[in-house]
Amino acid sequence: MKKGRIDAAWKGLAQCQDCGIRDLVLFADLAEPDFNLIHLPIDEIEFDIGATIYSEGDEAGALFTIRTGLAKLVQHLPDGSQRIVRLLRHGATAGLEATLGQPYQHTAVALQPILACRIPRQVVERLNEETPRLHGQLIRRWASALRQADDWLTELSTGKAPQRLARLLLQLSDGDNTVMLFSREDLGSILGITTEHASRTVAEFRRAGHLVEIGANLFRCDRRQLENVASGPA
Amino acid sequence: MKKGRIDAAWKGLAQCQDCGIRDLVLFADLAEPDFNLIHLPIDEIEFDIGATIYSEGDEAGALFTIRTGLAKLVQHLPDGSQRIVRLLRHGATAGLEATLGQPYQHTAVALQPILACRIPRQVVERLNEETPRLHGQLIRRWASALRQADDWLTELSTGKAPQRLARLLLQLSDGDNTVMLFSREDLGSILGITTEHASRTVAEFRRAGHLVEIGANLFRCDRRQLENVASGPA
DNA sequence: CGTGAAATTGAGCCTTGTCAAGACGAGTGG
DNA sequence: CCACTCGTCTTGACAAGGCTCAATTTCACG
Repeated sequence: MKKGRIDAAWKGLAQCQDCGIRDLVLFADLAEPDFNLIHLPIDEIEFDIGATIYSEGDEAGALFTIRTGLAKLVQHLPDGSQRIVRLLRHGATAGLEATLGQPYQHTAVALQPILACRIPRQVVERLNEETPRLHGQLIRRWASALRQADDWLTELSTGKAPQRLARLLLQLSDGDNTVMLFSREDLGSILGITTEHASRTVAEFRRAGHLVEIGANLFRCDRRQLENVASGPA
Repeated sequence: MKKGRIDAAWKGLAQCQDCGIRDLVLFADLAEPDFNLIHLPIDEIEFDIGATIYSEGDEAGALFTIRTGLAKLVQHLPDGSQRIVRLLRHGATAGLEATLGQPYQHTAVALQPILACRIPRQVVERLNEETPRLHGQLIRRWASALRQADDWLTELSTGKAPQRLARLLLQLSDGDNTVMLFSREDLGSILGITTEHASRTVAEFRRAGHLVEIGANLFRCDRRQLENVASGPA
């Protein structure tokens, strides 16, 4: 974590009606008049890599829509150990707990530079009372988070390290076959293995040709081979 | 799984207004007139140990409220491996996916004899359209499932086997210090370890006095010691 | 009693964690 | 522009943990 570095910057007020990714986000189903119910500013905020969006245990005053970039949700145990329980991308919502009046359950940190919209809790509450069009999206977001959590457990916390890594890479390279990898520490925290072991497993994949480095932590991956590793017991 | 055994039995129609655990369940917030919106029968069904409540991939025609007993939600991977992703108890709702029109994402199986209410999907849809009083409970259930999923990952899939087992026992013995343990296979599938290793770890706990068997798979546990194991690196 | 499923236990091997040393790279200050 | 520094990544050697396979034992049930 870099010292005095400013790592979050206000970028302006969001114009939700004109949102470029409107059909992806929480407000997808709102009708024009609904936007008049928004009586608090929705800020656009930029987060540098490593910047904290919110912290576990803090009072949840807002939820965030991730417009660009990648965030991790980290959960801590009393004994200090920690796990990354979810990754949030383009269109995802962070801090849904806010709508329940509960404190944040995770710490959200930017893994890639993030542009996010900060939606005050009261805005969601108001919309939720006045228009049914938000309900569907909220439910859908809870459901998709839950599905991701369950898959995370069965895919990334089950089997041997190479299998888990292969499955993660397949998830991340969805569509394009290129993956921007994170720090080995984060990799370990996702897969439930140590930093060193994560490093070794990546190295192993490179030697085997499953991964080819084409930039700083940027890899091209061979889906075919990864699928073999992911399912095969080897 | 026992062969021709009948393992699910219809027990009658539920009288939701008079439900003995009404304040725990999905319909907790409904008002009297809301019950008139229920135009399909809500069955009470009993499931024997090992009986399947619903199966992964099936069309989700109903959701279930667990009145008594304990159920496991199992998720399978293409390669055949499986994990138990959640346990459902007294008051919990199984098959929330039904409300989204999605197929079941897990297989639900009774770990202890279960009495459940089967709520047809249409009933929830109808109530959801007509009364806002169901929304809150639905959201709360999604949220609590998600929280359980996240905790499951950080507590039961992180650290060494003894730590995981200790944490699980602490969860299960909540309140009372007595735990009805499941098969070693299920135990392994919860903790992400093999059947044999689960067996060994339980045996180890017994030798150490953390657990004392007081019946068939029924144990009294020493919370103090378990908490030590759960946090300590040993 | 027999029988079969589940639990337990042992032995050896493979996987992963641990500790420590070295390599690499980006950013800093001279 | 170079040397220095700090953090991260990598690698090695060894120990510990967990898996596999196989042999018993236990127990519930017919």
